[in-house]
Amino acid sequence: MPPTIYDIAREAKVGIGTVSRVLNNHPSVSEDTRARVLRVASRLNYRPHPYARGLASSRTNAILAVIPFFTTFFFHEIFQGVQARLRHLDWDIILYGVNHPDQVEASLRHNVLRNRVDGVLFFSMKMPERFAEQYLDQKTPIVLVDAYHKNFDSLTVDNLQGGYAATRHLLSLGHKRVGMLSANIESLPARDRLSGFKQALAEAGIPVDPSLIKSSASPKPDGFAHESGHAMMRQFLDMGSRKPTALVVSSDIQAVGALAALKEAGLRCPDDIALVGFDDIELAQHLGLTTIHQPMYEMGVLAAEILSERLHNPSQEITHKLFVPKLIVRETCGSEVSKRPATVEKHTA
Amino acid sequence: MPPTIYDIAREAKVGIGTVSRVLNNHPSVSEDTRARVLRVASRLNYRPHPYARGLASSRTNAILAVIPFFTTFFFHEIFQGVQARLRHLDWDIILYGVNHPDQVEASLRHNVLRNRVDGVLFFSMKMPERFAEQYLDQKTPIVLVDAYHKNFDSLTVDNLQGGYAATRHLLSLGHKRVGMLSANIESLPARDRLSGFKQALAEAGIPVDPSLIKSSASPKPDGFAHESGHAMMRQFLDMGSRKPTALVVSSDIQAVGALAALKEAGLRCPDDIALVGFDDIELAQHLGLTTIHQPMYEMGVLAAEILSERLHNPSQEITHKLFVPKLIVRETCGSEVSKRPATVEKHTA
DNA sequence: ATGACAGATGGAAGGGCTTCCACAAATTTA
DNA sequence: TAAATTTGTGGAAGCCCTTCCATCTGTCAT
Repeated sequence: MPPTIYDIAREAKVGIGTVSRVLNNHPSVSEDTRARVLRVASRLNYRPHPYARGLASSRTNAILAVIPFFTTFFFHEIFQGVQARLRHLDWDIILYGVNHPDQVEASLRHNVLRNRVDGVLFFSMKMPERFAEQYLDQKTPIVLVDAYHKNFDSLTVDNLQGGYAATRHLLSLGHKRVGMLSANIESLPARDRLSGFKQALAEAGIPVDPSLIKSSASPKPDGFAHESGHAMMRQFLDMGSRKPTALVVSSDIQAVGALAALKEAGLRCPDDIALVGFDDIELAQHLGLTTIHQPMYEMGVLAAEILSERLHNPSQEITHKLFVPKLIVRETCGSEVSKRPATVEKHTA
Repeated sequence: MPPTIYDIAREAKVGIGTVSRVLNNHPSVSEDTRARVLRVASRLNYRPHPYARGLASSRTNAILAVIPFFTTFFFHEIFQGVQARLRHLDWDIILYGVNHPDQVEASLRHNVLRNRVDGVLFFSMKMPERFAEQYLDQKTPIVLVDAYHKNFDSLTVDNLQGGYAATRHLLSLGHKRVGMLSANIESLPARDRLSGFKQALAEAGIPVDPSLIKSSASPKPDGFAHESGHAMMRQFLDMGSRKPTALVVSSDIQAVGALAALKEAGLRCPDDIALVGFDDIELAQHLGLTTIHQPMYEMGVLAAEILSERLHNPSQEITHKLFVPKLIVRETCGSEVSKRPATVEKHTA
């Protein structure tokens, strides 16, 4: 049997209350006693029993991470950030992978309402409105990462800025017929990225050509998929000479599909059609994909921090943190095209 | 306050013992009582408190998953399998990501010895020998996935078979100068894959040409990295006309690096050098990489099953399950080369 | 009718901790 | 010196369950 505080109390010749106080760094313990208790605890190789602790204190030292399993890529890096920050707080992370949006609500109810966890990190999915409403009288903090709801702390990326930056980049390289290959515009990120695209065009005085904007109708992961990129690129290619010379793609994974379609058609990427992706998944680097980087690791770290703060101070005001994504220039836009018009721009500027 | 069994007992006019028995499907409760209790429980929206349960029964309903974070790709699928199997058992998965092998032992001690979890799934890392020894008197079951130790249940892939199959494939396509781009041979999987390679050559009566075998010296993820593939492919290319016409690569991620190196050198993949990868990570599909598929999802499911069985029957004999990996033919080996020799083989057969 | 036994049930004990109240001892204040 | 604090300390109570033992009721064999 593992040692309990009773064992320690006996050996150290103190009461269990004192042992508990020592272990919890309660101030009103004399230095002598504290040292003695710690020595015994260490000698006995004592570990507090987390469940007993949780039961007595109604703190669990665990958080729940609800993540979508259907969009694989996003999460690794964020999660590393989360854990890096959480580890030394000695918190456990209970992972709940969701395969289908319908499972989201069940998972929240199941875990939050059972008081199994002190807090929740909720990733990249739509917070079910019904839950959000009923949740108001709950006290378990929930932090949304890559998701937004007015009632909860959230960390999001400025998708509009991202779409804008991607488009600006293509324009600055001299492209005139810039199109957008978008995910399902039911999805808010997809909509925002598209808005950024349009805004950049507007600023450049280029009218929006609807034939150069295609968006997926797929509901599954809202069109953020390899296949959707492939299919839509095919459509663009079918436009023949009226096809765009450059495309903003609403996610890297779609860009991968688009690249495959290009290759199949015997076309080359920077030369025939230039591409900018979105996300900067690890794969993007391997493929030399120019893209919009989301600071995932940092988001993970900050998410953990915000959750931790709210745990200590539940009444603080709700914060919504917006990250600005960054353009990463690689090969899929080339630079030859850029040379001429870029200097032109400089002249005109 | 959430309702407790006392609330249910009061409302259903039974004792708490009876409530507990109903909730745990204990047989000796009359149908009437059972129904009444369940009705009240459902009306009060009762959820058992997992920590109280854990404390009283010394079962935790949670398992620990120790996974390496430094090799990103492998897990998603395995993990989905694990969760698919575990979810309906109402088990929680506590995730512990390890960034450096040194953390492995700490994580095990921390969690296993605290009785925080009922069992452990341990992925893709070397079980620290010191822990394995000391562990013998422990009762928390540990199942190794993609890892091996004689004292623990394990699920592994037959890497030798995989290397063999990959090599056979290239040979059957008519390649004579087949090389191997290997990860660090400190790593057991890397060694086994290389053995399979050699065995296939031997069977085909082709002497092993040491200049056609290169292995990474990198210790980090044992050379299973993009960069290592790139660097070693450069070395192969520097061999000029003495370079291999086909390569078995010890992981897909290295193959990606190798492909990049080829592209940079202005060479084309199936034509100049054919490649077979290993792992069949999602990316492989996108890139059309011929590779050796490891049945990850199935391994996850089975891992969960084995762990569950051992939980119910701790004394059963240790099992070591070996999965046979499968060749997935895509584009990186071409098929033109194959046509001729394949028929030749048929003639001779 | 009696005893033996199975089927239901109630609830005390106990799991390992935190927290609070009571109290003793040491220290300060008047 | 007495009174009032302050500082440490012990341990009961309680967190919410499971489990076990005791009890009670009915059945069945005798």
